[in-house]
Amino acid sequence: MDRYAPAAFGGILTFGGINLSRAESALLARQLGAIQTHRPNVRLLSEGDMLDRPRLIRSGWACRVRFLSDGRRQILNYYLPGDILGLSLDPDPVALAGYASLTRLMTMEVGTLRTLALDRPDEYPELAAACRRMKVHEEFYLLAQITRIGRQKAYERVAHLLLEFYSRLSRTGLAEGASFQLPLTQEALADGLGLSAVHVNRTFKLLKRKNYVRVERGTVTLLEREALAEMCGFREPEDLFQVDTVPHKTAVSF
Amino acid sequence: MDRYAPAAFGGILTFGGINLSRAESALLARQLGAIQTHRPNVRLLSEGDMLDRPRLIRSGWACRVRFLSDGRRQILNYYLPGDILGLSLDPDPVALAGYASLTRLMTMEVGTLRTLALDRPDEYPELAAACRRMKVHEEFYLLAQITRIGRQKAYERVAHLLLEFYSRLSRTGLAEGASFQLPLTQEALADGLGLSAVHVNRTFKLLKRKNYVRVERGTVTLLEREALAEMCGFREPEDLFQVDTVPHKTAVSF
DNA sequence: CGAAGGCTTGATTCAGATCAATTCTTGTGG
DNA sequence: CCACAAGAATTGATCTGAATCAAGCCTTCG
Repeated sequence: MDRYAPAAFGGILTFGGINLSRAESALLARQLGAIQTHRPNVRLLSEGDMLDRPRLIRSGWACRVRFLSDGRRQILNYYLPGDILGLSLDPDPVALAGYASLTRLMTMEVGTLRTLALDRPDEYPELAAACRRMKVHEEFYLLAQITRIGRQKAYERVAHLLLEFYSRLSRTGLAEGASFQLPLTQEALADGLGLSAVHVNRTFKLLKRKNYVRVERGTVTLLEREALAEMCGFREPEDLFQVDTVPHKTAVSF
Repeated sequence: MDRYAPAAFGGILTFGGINLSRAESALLARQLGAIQTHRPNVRLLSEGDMLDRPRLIRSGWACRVRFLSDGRRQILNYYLPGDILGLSLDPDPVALAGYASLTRLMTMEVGTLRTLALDRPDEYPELAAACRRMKVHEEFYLLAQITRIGRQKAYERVAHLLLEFYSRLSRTGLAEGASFQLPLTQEALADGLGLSAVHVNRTFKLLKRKNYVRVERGTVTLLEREALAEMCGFREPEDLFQVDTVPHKTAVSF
């Protein structure tokens, strides 16, 4: 059941929610690699591995993760359908953390695309730009992750992460209205949020009671998206690139 | 009093602890830009700003930071002497968070170096490699930051961050034996560690009592570096690149 | 149908936050 | 060189958000 979108719509290639033109998609279509499936909760790459074979996620969710010696687990970031596992524009790239599947996963090898983006960016400008943009987004989400777990309350963290998921899935066409499929266990959320699974559960209960969200069978509905975003200070990465329209948000003191 | 090292030793350029050859340093030496000083706790760049003018830190410490609407502050990463503020290899780079000084700061404009690294990497291979390496280190430290604040105890967090500072300063020649100058307030540490300033203070007291560290006048001495690293799971980024020597550390379960 | 994994809930504990003084430093101006 | 003011560091007392422990209850799915 690959309910989570294909990353190519009618011949248009999409990476991390960024569409290539039909023309460039056509050029690249025959460069796509083999498809693999992976079961949930398996290690895909280990710290220190070479990242020369990035894989595009066609369905399912994955993450980067680090373990402490006593078994504590920290999820560093999540990868959703359309994201690329192990994308690096470095000529000699190394995994800075482990990569693991969180659900059943279907991936496609895109090592060739990586090579093209690196060696002939001029021939594939959109591909190269999409790769760079994906890296920027990845860093943006890392920074969001730090702010969430460093300075936000449990209910803010959960709200913020749900908004991030919604935003990212929307870009890939995987949200329906205000709803999306969330295939993660509460434990997988907890390990990303720096909380215990029990407390994630209670926090969901709180958000439901306050009518911020509805959750039924793995489907999350954000009922008050504006209010939710306001409450937890959520911002889209796109906001950063439209500096001309919005006047500069004069930030808090010093 | 710029007690914190110059980033150039006898004509050798050093970026983030990575030395260029004498030859390439000589080629680049005349491309260095103007020097500026900045007072402590001022905003250097805001979210969304163009990053076309990176600045090398010659002395002092800085950080990237994000504020919540009620004034809570999260420090995302720290920049030490020899680091570059706003380094990006993207053609059209944007600040993903604010940049601020934490101490008095002396910086040097290195926009020209950025341009050379981008446009003529073949002529300046070491410069280009150093820039890439710095970006990798930066991401490595972001991941460490996430693990610290997401899943470690206060005393582990503090120990881990001190080890990181020691490691980074050592590479630039700014550590003396087991000691280094730590010019940050406990509040600046707290905002990076996701703790309150009071608790940082108490945690220092604990680490002192256990004879892990000594602190006097802004000088930190790591008394039991091995034990400390073991206790908090600290690892050097270099470990990742020497996969051949060390057999693969089979990590915790799945 | 049964087993296993995930979810939910209650009871209890605890790490770290918050509040409130007091000292200690450090930089400044006279 | 000294006095002081402002900012840091330190300490105590108290509170609280989230962890932990421990059942029970749902869903899946073979």
